[in-house]
Amino acid sequence: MGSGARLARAGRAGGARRHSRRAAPGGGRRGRLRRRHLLTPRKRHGYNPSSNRPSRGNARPPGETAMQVRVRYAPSPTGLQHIGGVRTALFNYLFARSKGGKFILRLEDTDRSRFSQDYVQNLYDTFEWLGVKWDEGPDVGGPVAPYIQSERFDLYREHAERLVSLGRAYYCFCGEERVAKFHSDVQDEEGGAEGASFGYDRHCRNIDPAEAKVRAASERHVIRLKIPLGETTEFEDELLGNIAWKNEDVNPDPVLLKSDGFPTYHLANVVDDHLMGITHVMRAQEWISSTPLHVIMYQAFGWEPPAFCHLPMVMGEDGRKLSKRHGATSVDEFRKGGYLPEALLNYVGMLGASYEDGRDLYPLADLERLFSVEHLKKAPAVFDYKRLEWFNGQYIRQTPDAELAALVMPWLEEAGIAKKGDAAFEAAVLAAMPLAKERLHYLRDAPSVMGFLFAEPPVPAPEEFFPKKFDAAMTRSALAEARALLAARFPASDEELEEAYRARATELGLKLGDLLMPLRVAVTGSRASPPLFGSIRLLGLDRSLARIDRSLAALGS
RNA sequence: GUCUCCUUCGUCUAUCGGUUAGGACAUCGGAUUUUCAUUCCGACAAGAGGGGUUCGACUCCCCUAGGAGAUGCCA
Repeated sequence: MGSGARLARAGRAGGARRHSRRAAPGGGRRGRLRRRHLLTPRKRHGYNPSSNRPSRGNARPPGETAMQVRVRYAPSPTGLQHIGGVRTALFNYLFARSKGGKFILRLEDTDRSRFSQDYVQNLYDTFEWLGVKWDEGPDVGGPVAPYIQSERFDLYREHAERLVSLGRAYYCFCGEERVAKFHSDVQDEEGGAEGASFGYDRHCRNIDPAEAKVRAASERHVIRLKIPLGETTEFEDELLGNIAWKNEDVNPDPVLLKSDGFPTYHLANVVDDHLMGITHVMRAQEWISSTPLHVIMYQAFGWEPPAFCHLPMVMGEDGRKLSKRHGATSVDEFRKGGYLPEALLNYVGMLGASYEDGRDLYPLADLERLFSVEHLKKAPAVFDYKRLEWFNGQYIRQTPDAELAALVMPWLEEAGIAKKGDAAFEAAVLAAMPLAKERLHYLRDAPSVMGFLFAEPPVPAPEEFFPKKFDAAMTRSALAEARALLAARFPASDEELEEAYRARATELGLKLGDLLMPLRVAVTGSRASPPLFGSIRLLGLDRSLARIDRSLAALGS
């Protein structure tokens, strides 16, 4: 198969190693060494892809090398983009970038009952926000367009029929009601599933093909894949090694073409991956059990399957597949929660993967360079919100003040603090950035951290002003002292002011904090605030004094 | 139930048969400090269990246990 050095192997480290390719089964997390052996060519079916590739689906635009990696993210617009999807997309993207290949977006909108255009929009918005771009896709086009499955409708029936005429698939006339009863037992997990049957019973498999064809012309039907019985299907997973399934254990004769004429994921996925010249299929491990089924389809079509790489899943804290009940999982929620896309990308990029020992912060560009299947883990990873929060803080602190000020503006506007397009206000926010920056864990913290600089905070309850062991009267006189000192010394440096207060405190037999806490609460409206003198400087002496007087009054006489 | 995959600190991870098993987050303690935060320092904390192979096993093999996923005319 000389020319069989094909797409699927593109970007691998070459065929230099040709010893045992077989991954050792079972245990050991030391997959690295083993995986190296996977770089050897795999068994092929002596099939030359280019001869079989339809003209519309030539994945190799002229001028590009035959070995180019082509991977895709193929979401179904039936929900908001979530962490799991982003992870899959990101890893595909990184793989493509690291190999100088193409990253493709394909919309798998074959589930008409759950489809919504809003979700398509959400998909675009999400990845635009994240800054992850595809080389080919519905919006940017490409050599194997269209990239929306509903626009490739005819292709799927064509291919399903082809499988029928090949004797590898068949018409099925069983109603959904009949089939449903085979699944009912799966629901009661624990219970008496003794001898329960699962999946379809292959009822229509042996209808005479000629008769079936006639019936199909008038009767509502689906097309099912005829799983060859008595065989074993195996494939080499780039990450997991050799995986073998007895055909009896694969989903019995799954539906390929639904009764509404749309393909199921299985059909559309295989047909499009082939036609679009996809070389590597990287997807979450939840897909692994349908991979043998896909391999059987490739074989039935006489096509060379792509390389498969099943990524470790992302779990919630309870160790189960990440879902809504674990908290925020849609990217929208993270966006609205004040996360930076860079932080999310960095964090998600490290779930189930590692790059350089001892490093945590990786800008996207570095990930693009460093990504490698060899550094992927096999075990699932738990999504840790606390760790993400840390990443977010890191990226916030790395963001230049001007940029951060702009990012924070929508939150200030929403809190009613900022007026849109007010240049003076924007300048003030920028000026406050050095003080606020290291106090922001999320962008949404901006109003609570710096709001007092712009809007008059309510006067706190008297106790809020009290230094330790102080009562109202003591606090009031301390605040009066602080006010007098401020009025007298104000346009001084922070150091000078602090020295002045320290000296005065000593004179009064107080601690520095006893003088400054009431002042802080009066000026900022809170016991926790950015540095006091800096805040006063931003606020201006007059406004500060006014707040102090207000507080003095509230503390009584 | 069946099949498949997985198994290092609470969490994310490093370890390519020989290490005091390293780092990060979290937690706790300390330092800096006008509060909070940041930052810095320190502490706590791991090879699921049992058998092999080997001079030597977290690393290789087997078994057990545990976890997860799949078992749809959803993807």
